[in-house]
Amino acid sequence: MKVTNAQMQANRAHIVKTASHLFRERGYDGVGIADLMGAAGFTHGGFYKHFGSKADLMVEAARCGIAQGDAKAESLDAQGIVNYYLSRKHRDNRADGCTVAALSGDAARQPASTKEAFAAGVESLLEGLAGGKCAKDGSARERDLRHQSIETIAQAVGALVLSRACPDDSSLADEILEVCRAAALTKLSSSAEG
Amino acid sequence: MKVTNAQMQANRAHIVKTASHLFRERGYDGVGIADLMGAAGFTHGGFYKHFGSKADLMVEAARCGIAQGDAKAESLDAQGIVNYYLSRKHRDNRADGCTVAALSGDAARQPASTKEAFAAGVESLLEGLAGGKCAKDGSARERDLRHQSIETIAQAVGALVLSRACPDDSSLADEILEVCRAAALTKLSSSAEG
DNA sequence: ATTATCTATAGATCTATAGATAATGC
DNA sequence: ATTATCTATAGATCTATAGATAATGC
Repeated sequence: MKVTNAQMQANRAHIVKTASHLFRERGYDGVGIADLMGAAGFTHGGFYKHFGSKADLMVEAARCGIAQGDAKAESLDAQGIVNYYLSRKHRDNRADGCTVAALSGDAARQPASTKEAFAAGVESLLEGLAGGKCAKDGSARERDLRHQSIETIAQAVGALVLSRACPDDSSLADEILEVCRAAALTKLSSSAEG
Repeated sequence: MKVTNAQMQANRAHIVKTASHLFRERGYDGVGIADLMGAAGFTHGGFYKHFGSKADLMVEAARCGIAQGDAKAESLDAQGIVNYYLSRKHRDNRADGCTVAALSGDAARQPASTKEAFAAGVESLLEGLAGGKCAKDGSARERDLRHQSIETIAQAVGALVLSRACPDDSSLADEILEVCRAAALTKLSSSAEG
């Protein structure tokens, strides 16, 4: 049963969006094509009319998840972003949370096309979480701002990843999150002064 | 063909060690029982005489990898640890590198027993990478030291994870590593003063 | 007699493809 | 006529188990 071209595009986008959530939740290897297509409301055979391979879908799912994160970041100020990013709510909701934090472990074992999407995600984080949209080769002040931003996102991503690897509701998991949230907020207000 | 009890224990330890390297390299789902046993020099059927399940092995493999990291850390001073941890050599050698950084993404989706092993790994990093062996509820100075240590390891783990998710040999991958290495070294020397 | 390892296989998955079906769009 | 989706399946994996084999350790 063929559908309209517009419906087909919508179906395709829906599959990508579904994949972006399922991959974040269960990991790349934790989601099968049949699983995914079923969750999106289709049978699995149709998948290969939309995508060349599961790895190809991963690239699009990563871009989709990163775009979702960008949209969320735009609705918050710098302090709000830090407070959300390093919250228990974010930590305990991988499916809707930061794609880079949820899937960078998987990305390390993926082909170059996927890693390129993640590099773009890192640049997005530099803009959003750290407000550090500046070139590597600008003035000394711009370079310093970019360095500060890289340090901030590394710490935030690391804190989220470590907190998720600790037992659910353990004090260590919460401690990592709280300590790094306080540090990021302090850094934010001190950079606003300078 | 039965072997001596001592040989059996050695075989078991060899399987755990092989698993700890293969899991770090390919991820939990990227290593099959047959793969693993073949790499260790056995046929796959024998696996279940040693371990109750693949998930049980994961717990032991994580502990083994963390112990290997502890041993390496003991052979270096604080500066040496930072320089190694945030080096390209470490980034490009997941199989022999930090277990927490290589597998925390997978650990987030594993059962509580595995997460407990990872929490112990985080405490190991606090001791090794940050020298922060101190209780949560000590003096104000001890609390501050622990907080500093948590910030340091979050940044280091985050930098490694992000660098690995970027395209191989990309400038961004190297930049993340270099910036966070410089920051960790600076923090180290300033805390030595204080 | 016990048991670590082996061979062989069950049963369930996985990615990917082939061909049927039915609705669009010429 | 084209084609998005469906049904069905190929071929390769996966975890786990059953029973045979052969060497230990009583």
